[in-house]
Amino acid sequence: MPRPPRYDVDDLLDAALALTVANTPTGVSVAELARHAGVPSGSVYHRFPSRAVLLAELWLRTVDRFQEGFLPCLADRDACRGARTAARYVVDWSRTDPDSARLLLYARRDFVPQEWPAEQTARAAAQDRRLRSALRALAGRLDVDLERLVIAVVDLPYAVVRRHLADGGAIAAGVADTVENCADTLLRARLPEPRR
Amino acid sequence: MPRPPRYDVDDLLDAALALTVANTPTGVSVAELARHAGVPSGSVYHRFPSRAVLLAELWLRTVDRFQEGFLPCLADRDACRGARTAARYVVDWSRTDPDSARLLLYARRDFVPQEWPAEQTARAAAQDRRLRSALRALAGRLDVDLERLVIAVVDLPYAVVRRHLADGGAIAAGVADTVENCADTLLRARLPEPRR
DNA sequence: TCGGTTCTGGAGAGGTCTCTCTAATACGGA
DNA sequence: TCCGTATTAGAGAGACCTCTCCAGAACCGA
Repeated sequence: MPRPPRYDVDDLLDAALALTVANTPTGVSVAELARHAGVPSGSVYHRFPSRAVLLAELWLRTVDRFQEGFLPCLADRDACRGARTAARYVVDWSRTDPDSARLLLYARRDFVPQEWPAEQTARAAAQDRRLRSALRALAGRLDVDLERLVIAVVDLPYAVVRRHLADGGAIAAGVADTVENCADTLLRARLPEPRR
Repeated sequence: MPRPPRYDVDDLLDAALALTVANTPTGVSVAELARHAGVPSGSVYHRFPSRAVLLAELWLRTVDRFQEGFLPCLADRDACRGARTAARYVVDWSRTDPDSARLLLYARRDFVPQEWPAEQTARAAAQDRRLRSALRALAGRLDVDLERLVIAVVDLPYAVVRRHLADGGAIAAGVADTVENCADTLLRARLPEPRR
């Protein structure tokens, strides 16, 4: 029986994403967001109690969307293939949705987490736990050092994506191959070679 | 014969660095900086025509300081050793000066470069050129793909440092060894192995 | 000792932002 | 049809910020 909502929460978050990418996370003001989305500021505050909660929601939504495809890669029955596709996935996902990728290139710190309510802080912690436990499990199955695995399937793809997106450009088609190949190389070479 | 300055430009930049690390680059206000450094805001504006120029200077100074040690590594007579020490250097430098490292974990985009004056924009471009040409030269000497080299000595160490500094923590002692070993592995494996 | 120059110190104009508040509005169910 | 509720729409209080401005302070050379 209530009046139905006229604006969609996801639309607001999409506008916030666009503004974050055009500026910086904390550079997004509710006033500007409202103008940009054609929504009165009152309606924004009707959905989000504060700017911090809005930014938090944007961060959490983006991480969820990324993990939705990334975690299944790590859980592949064939552990070796899982690591390779996971590394690829980082690049492919970023290529498909460069704006979201640009957002993940920031850190949670940049979204003023000290102002988040407990509920959102807890969700972020759960996301971290999910990721860490998936990585630990895969490292066990591969019988590889956890640090080494994280470097191969997270750090390295992340940094490559970062460099390619840095100057507003897109990610070229061959990048995923390069990244997969590097990850593969790192995971095959188990024994540290004696230096010099 | 003029009145000698009472405050030092570098001290102001140091304070700006501390605030940037505690918040975000654009989160640093001149008002807060002045309070934090015990300097009247007029004296800040006597040195920097605007907040944007101050932030630009902080970015440029930090990049210069990093390159000062990094570029010589790349230029090592022994190309192979050069690549290894360069990768190490990223980690060691970040370990020695975590605050500056945290600043470099941002991108230039986060320092509002569209508001920089031409002179500072030019300096940033020169920094980019210096780095790129050093990397190209080393790639040639190693007879290795440039992209591969960048991944080994820039992207990978960068991302590892990022992860270790993420939650306000420090970088453990062994990280440089791990990174050097990974870089070495990537550069030795020249031929892409057939997949699967 | 004095003059010229650079720097300090702080007040405040003008702008933007966050968030609050309230009257009006639109809908579903009885 | 009418009521109750969720939502809209926008004005505005209060805080903070950037940058300007200028009188006075501090120093050096002559």
